[in-house]
Amino acid sequence: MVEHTDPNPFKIFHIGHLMANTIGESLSRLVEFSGADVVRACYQGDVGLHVAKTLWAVGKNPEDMTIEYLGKMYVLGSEKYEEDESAKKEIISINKKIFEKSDPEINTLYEKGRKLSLEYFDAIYAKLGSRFDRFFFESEVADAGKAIVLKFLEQGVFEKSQGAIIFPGEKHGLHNRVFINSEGLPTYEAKEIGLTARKFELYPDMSESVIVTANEQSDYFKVLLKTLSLIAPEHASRMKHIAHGLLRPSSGKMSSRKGNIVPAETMLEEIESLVAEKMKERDFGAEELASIRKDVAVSALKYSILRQAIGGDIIYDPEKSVSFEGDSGPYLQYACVRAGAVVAKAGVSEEVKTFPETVEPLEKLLARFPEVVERSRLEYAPHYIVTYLIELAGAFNSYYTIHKIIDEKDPLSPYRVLLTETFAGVLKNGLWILGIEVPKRM
RNA sequence: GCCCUUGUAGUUCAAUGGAUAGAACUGCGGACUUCUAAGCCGUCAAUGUUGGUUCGAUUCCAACCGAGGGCACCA
Repeated sequence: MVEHTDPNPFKIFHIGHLMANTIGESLSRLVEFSGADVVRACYQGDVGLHVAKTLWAVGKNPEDMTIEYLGKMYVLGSEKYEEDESAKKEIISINKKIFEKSDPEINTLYEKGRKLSLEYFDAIYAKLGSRFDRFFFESEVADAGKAIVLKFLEQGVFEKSQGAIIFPGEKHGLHNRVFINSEGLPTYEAKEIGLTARKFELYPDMSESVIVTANEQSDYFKVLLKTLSLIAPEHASRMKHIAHGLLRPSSGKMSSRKGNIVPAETMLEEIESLVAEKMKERDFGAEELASIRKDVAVSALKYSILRQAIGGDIIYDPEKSVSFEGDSGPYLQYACVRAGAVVAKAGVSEEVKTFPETVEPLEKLLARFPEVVERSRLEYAPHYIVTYLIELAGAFNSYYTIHKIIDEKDPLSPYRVLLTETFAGVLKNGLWILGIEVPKRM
């Protein structure tokens, strides 16, 4: 099971979420490709202080609810929470009411915003080609998490401190963490405990639970895993945390002090328009054009994320990612489309009777695909596949330039067509693992 | 202060302790009457510093310097 955490209803799906989603989807496909069962899970923060902040601001500035509006209200609520004591108190009170579902007016606002957010996420997932088998919500695991913490408080795993219930990480060389705050509400930590219990209850045979989050949570997960190793070692030993860095737009226009606040849609639209600019010479119908534009834009973005080892920040340059020159998603798509066009033109494949005497780099590389996938899977490192595919596509492009594939006078032609077909198939499989679609033409 | 991550061509990234450190962009130089040139070929250019382990270190260890993140009621 691979779980992408992060997306929070009531917040904009920003480029930080895009990271977790792209990486999580690729890891899922990697495992799936090798024949294992995968449950894609998405853990959404539908309760918690960020929701209270948003609803507080919504209450102060009532307006027709849209995603943009909710995003703005979240920012406003967060600011007021920091700088205005009375607002902070109100927000904390709203937070409690959301948990308890005790205020009908807040319940109505809450349900409306939650529905809107989830629909908005669905639309983005569809565009990105991600799907989920199971959604977990903080609201469904909070109570269970709190109960478990209270149970193990009695057994001495947790401690009371300054009105809160904490895990004394400092005793284990880590740092202390609050699991139940002084309001009696479970924090992210306790909810994660509840989530873990829920996951293994639903999928008891799960051999591994992989959690993808931003690396700012690395230490937090160390504490969490330590905690779990004390209260549920049989679960803790099957959990793996994978931390990614930030996606930082490098161009002036998209840069932002807090890089991860840029909405993913804004970024995708920007990339699509760059793609459109590149494609204005091409002659496609409006519908096909829109589809290609989307595939190429998503590919440019996903490639940029997956090309490097997971963990480090990604300096994202939209211009470069759609440059279509080497080391880009579109470069791979283009190679695949060209190979596909040649195979289509060749028509029904002829029996191969003549084989070349020398082995070309393209053939050697093709044979390595399974071992590259295997290594990627074992290390949860999609970038090995990216590196391999770039090399492979480069080898094909060279081959394509040197040899005429379809040539009735050449007895090697059937072999070359077959080789081209094999290449296109391998490349397409590799791109599938990365979550990149290949258009029919481009 | 403590902890974690990180430092490779001008730039953005690779490199399961092993052969000449591999790409791409940029620069410079080519080929093109041919299946999609969004392509191809050539070329310049790099392991932060100082030690250590090893037959052998970009990789492991230590220190230093630089960058990013975390360290109590956010997620």
